[in-house]
Amino acid sequence: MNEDIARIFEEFATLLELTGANGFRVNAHTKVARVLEGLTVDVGGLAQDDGAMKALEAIDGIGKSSAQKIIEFINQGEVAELAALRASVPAGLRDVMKVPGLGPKTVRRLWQEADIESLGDLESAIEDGRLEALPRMGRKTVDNIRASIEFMKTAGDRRRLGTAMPIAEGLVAMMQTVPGVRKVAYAGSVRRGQETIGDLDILVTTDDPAAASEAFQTQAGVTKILVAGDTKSSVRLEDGIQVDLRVVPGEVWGAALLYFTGSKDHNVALRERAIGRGFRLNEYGLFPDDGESGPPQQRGVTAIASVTEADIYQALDLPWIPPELRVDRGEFDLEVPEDLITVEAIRAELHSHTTASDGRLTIDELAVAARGAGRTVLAITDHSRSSPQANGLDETRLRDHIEAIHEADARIDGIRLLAGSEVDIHIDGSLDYSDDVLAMLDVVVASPHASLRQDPEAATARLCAAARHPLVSIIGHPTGRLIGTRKGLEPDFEQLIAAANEGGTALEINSNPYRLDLRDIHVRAAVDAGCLISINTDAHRGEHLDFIRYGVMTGRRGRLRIPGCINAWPEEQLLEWLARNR
DNA sequence: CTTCTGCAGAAGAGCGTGTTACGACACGC
Repeated sequence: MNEDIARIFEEFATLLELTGANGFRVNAHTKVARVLEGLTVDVGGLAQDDGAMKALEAIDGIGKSSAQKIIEFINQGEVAELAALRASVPAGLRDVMKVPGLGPKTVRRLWQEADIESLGDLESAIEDGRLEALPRMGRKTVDNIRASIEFMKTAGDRRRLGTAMPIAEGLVAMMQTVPGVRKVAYAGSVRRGQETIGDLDILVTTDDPAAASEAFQTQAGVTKILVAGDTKSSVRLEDGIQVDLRVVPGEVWGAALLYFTGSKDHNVALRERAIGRGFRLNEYGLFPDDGESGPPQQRGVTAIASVTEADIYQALDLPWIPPELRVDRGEFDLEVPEDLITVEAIRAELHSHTTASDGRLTIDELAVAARGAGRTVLAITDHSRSSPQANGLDETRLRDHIEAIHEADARIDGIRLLAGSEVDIHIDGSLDYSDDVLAMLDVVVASPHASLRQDPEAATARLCAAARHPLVSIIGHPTGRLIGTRKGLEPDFEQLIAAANEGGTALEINSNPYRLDLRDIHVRAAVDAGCLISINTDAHRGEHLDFIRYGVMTGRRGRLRIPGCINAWPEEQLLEWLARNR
């Protein structure tokens, strides 16, 4: 429900932009959309109460007008004002807005002055020269628009973290080889560990800015140079991803890294905080506010802090905030946990597959791979019988498999092997093996695989039943979503978390970059409620073990601390916990 | 549109780049 309403507010914002509404009004709608996305309670539930208006208005960013719209949507299934806006703006303009380089002002002008109401209209206006005839529309602008439309048709939208991160690392490694370059880092949403990435930001300090820009623009894989300035270059790579390079002076490294890491909301909040303390913050540093206008660094004003991120945070009376926490969800008011989860802290992998079901490696091969990846405990959890597409094990095969795992455990040194199963949670919440069989296992990961379009109430009941089951250790990929392709279950997380706490069950962060399930905001809700979390890779191949970093970043975004993550526990503690109801 | 200060009205982040017209504006981060 929250996501649906968030979409409504995003649409509001777009349409308002196109009708030339006040920019702050537009922003306010966008903000409501973001706030709703970050909420763990379902506003559909809130709006049932008598105090619905109050409850909604109590949420930061939601005022009277937005609260009314939300309630109207929940009760009527639509918002009258939105319907009116839709009617007044041609639907096709929303596609035109998506063309890179075309913003609300231009699109509105195209619409009003050249009757362009769709992408098709725009293309024909380009063809017959009508576009170029407009004021402030030169040949270059028209060429750029044509190219952007072409690009839109071929390139996808956002990339998964697991795609973007290796590209970012490759770019950093490449830039490090350029003569004169001193420091290189990726910033932006990759550094924050966001589940999808729009484009990449690379920062360098160098003795030879020209060489850095040149190397960046001419590197292998560049299909188009979008911007070529002294301090900023922007290119498109083969797969369509856009990469920005910023060349910054070494003495402002921290300010630049802070700025380009974002999030945008975090930056805005930081700048507001700076203003409140008589400073001005920009990507060149934190400056005293001298009351003059114009960039302070250009007027010879000396920065109070700029060299490191920590310096700037400190001058604003804040601890250094890890990038994953820079989401403008109260991070200024919360202590930064010193024991936030890290990849190094992860000792156990508790969800993995072998050739017994749909994995690529044998028990021995996987054990060696996990040991090589630094794990000291490995639970082998092949699929249960209801997943025939994944070659799920029936009870007979499972018994043999358990024996094989225990036998391998006795034989292989340096890693403890546990016999487990990834048991299907049936549509009604029952499990795919009988309790007798489950009791034979060291670890039970219970996961939903089928019927992932269940209505939320049924999904909640289904997952809660599994979470309360005394023999279930972990709920695996709780929603079953696939980023960008499958929405998955939408349970009431408050109830699910409560059920997990009741059953002493951990909720999984599945580290596979297609899943990242639980997602960050739900991890945050679980952590806040004291629920245990398990970060696993769901490895089907050896290299999948490296996915752990994406799960860890998701955990950090949810403020997960080491003691709350069972994979980070000492072996004794983990084994005792796993065996507690057996 | 929302929040904040003070209850009605103001403020809301700040910059580089590109285009088009040679200062101004739009865009995107």
